[in-house]
Amino acid sequence: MAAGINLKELAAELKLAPSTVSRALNDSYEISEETKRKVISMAEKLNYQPNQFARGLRENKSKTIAVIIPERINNFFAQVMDGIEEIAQAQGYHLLIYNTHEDVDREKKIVNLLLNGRADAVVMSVSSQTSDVSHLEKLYRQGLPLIFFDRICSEIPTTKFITNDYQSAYDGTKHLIQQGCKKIAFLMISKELSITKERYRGYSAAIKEAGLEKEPAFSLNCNHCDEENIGLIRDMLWSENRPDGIVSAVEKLALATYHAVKGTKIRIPEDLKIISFANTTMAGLLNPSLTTITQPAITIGQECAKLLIGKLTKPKHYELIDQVITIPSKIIIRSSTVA
Amino acid sequence: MAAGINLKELAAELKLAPSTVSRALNDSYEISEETKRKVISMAEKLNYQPNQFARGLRENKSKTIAVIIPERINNFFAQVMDGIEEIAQAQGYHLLIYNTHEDVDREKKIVNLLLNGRADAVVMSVSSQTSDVSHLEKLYRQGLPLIFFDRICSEIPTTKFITNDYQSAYDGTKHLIQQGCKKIAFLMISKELSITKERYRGYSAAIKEAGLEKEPAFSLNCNHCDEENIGLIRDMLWSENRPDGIVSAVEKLALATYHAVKGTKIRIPEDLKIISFANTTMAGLLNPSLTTITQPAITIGQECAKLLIGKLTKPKHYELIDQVITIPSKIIIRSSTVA
DNA sequence: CTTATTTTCGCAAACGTTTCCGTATTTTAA
DNA sequence: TTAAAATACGGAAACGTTTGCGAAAATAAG
Repeated sequence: MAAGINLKELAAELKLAPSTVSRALNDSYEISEETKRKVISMAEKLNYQPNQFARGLRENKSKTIAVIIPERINNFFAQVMDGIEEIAQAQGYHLLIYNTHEDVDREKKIVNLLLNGRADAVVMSVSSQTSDVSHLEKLYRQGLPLIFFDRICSEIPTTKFITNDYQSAYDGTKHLIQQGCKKIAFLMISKELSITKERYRGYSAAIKEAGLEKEPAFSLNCNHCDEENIGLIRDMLWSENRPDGIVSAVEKLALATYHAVKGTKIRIPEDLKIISFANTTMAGLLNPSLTTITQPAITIGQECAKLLIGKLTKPKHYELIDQVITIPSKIIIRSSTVA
Repeated sequence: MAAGINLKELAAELKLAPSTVSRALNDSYEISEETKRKVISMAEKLNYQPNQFARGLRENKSKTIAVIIPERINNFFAQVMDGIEEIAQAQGYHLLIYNTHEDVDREKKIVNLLLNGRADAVVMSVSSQTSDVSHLEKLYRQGLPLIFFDRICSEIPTTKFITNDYQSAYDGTKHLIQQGCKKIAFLMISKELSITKERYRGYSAAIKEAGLEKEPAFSLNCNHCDEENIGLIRDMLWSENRPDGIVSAVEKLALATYHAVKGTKIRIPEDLKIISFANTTMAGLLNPSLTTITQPAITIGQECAKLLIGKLTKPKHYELIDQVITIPSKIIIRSSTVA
């Protein structure tokens, strides 16, 4: 362990007191310019790196933000993380990242781990299983700045960032209707999720406005096993009264649909049109290319980080008030919805 | 700040000394079972969370592993991280994750940030720009356990995990040859990368063995701008002497190829067969489905974490010796290579 | 019953910073 | 010329934990 030099040793080398060296390095006004120069150059020469534990213990700050996501193999969340990291890195913050794998028990454990000062703030998107939010309330009550994005938790009075789920789903559904769809199904994971509810509302509104029937079997609640989902979708597509359009609330269900129709006589878009919330760059390369509702993932991440770091560094100027900030998605029309 | 209770307060509540409480919580043999029970139940009741700064300062351990990757929007790296996290979480380790965005300057800054004890170990895949490795040597000399995966740095005498790049590229190229390809191109990012070199060696060996010509223009060195890459590939495909097969060293270049041929009269696989190193789950849904060399990403991540945590917890039993451990890839043949 | 041993616990130091406070020196003001 | 103020630095405490050492109480041995 070639452990680096510490402040005391550095001070001894300079024949100065540790307090003086500390102040010099922190650019205190009570240290002369000359001394500062000497200290800084010696620190560089000896490659002095301040111990973050000691500093953290003293200051009670970790310069670290925890990010909790339900899934990593997912372009949306990956882009959000890139957005967060961009801002965080520029401000000298580090990122602890946790994947709950859509498992609320894991989510609880992770949240508990964050109660000891390891992170200065938390930004998260809840798992699809999360209905009891007591662990999140505990985190909030601890006083840790906490914000949600995408899959938000309305019970916690803090700032949340989402996209215009209702409007996008409404517009997307309307697009299918304009393309001639009469029987439109809605694919979702967990009904409990905020995004599911909002997107379903948008879908329902468009259906109702067009005077179309709303078949109960067309609201398909899927899970997290791809194989099962493909089976569920296949069952629906082979039923007596099969849909001619699909609005998918998440990317993976659109892909499951592609798998489901593969090798069958059902053709997209002729027999079945499909639009999906999705952030994959491969949408244009699918067969046929997939019409998507693309979320502003990077922007969401950036905004989360800006607000959080603002709150951490200038608590007077930033407040995590109980509000939902909406950043609109873009609908990109491709071949899966136009014949 | 409803900061939690600390050890001293907990001890006062129990009318015990802090040292006793500490030992009780750490299951020391010198504390009676009865006292341990009391302490533990009171700690739970008051939701005591040990301060990690104090502990880290005392023990000089952070229980944190830093992961440095060159790209986040990439299924391979996402899967590796999932693998690392699975093992790490089970052992109580946290993950600091950094994305270099293929930028060696960013890589250097990040590596420098890790010199102060923020992480107990580092696992990384170098950026495609990394040729000067002095920053990595400094990290290594600090005594921080360091291992590489996929894009390794051979200059550092530590353990590295890779897939069988040479053999997979050889087999993949041979597969194209068996399918009748005579003029096979190789698509790569940065020539400096370990994986590029190995995969190119495998490709070359197969070409040579089959007695095929090795056109210089068929070794296409791309960069990180998708648009440019599509242009480069398009130029190659429209040239006089165009290839009838492509081996792509990375997923993104295979996708760029799909984009390049889109809307042209070149058909895959009739006019052009393509195989690529790739870990996307969408390979089967592309048009046509893409033959892939799929890397054991999750396993690689798990093995990295197992070794690293082993080294951290039982230094006597684990050694980070200078070796390269190879975990084989799987070739999955799909429509892009069979007519 | 005395002595030796074990069990159980408390005291205090240490980890490396930052910062409150005090002090010696220099500069400014009267 | 003297008092006041500004400047530049040192000493020491504090952050919350773990652990070496010592000591009291309980038990075992003689």
